[in-house]
Amino acid sequence: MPDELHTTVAERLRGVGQRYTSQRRALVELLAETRHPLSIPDVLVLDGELAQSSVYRNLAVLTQAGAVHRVVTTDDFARYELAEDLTHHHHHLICSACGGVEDYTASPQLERTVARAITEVSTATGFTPEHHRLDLIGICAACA
Amino acid sequence: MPDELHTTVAERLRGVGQRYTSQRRALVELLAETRHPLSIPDVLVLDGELAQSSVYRNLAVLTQAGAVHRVVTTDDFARYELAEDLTHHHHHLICSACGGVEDYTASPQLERTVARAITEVSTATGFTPEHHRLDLIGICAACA
DNA sequence: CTCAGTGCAAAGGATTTGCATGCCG
DNA sequence: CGGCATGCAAATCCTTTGCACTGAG
Repeated sequence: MPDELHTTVAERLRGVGQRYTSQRRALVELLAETRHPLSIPDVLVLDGELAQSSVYRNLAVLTQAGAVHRVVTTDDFARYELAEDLTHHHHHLICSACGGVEDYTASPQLERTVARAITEVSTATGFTPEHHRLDLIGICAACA
Repeated sequence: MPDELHTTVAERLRGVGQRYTSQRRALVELLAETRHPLSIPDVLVLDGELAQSSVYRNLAVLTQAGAVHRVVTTDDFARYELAEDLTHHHHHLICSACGGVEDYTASPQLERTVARAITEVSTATGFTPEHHRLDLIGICAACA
């Protein structure tokens, strides 16, 4: 599975004229190992070898290539996770106290209902949906 | 209705030891008149009398008092709207091209399903939900 | 050799804060 | 009168960028 992941990421990078360097590979592996989006400080702590500016730059490149997704929460740091089609469709539990993010998967029924609602809104407003986010904001177990 | 709005906001401000000044009233009226969240630049354009730092400060105060809600999108600007219990429960259409935000209201069925799902997640994970956001990210009619 | 990738340090830009002044209570 | 609110300007802090260096092809 990891092999396939790297192959796919490499393809997408090539698609935007970029190489799959060892640092980019390290970032992808870091994101694949964690089950929640990472901020740049998180990344720098987890891998002390990386230069901050390169992490910013490489995550931007990976985002542009469609391999990584940027998640905006409520605190000051942006977070990054692998693109959904490289992992699986999921949503976020965002802690309003610490800014941390955990993943969760919604029930198929909920997703079906959401999908139907999206179609309705789209036809009613002329808005073209690309994707949706169904996040819960609250207090995580650790902060409670 | 506007009267009641101001009364409620005044109460909440008092609740956190703050006054309902004319500038804060102006901000609330601005937010009440618009049907989508406003960024600080938006506010400064709409009311040229206001000082930037005061707008930041007063929106922070109003947020703390629970009268205003801060909306994070994908662009660089935070946006602000009246708290949901002062208006009505709704969700957002976020344009990934221009960063603009429009409101929309979900069907009661969708909200019911979401509410059920939230209860499930809550009991399963120990996460205490305060509220949820069901946003659609895509291209708005103007940018299409 | 060439050119993209990397690291360091400096620059950008939204947001916050210090301080002096004005005003409400 | 006392203390919060305001405005201006300076400071913060995440993020981006300039530039020289390194490394893969």
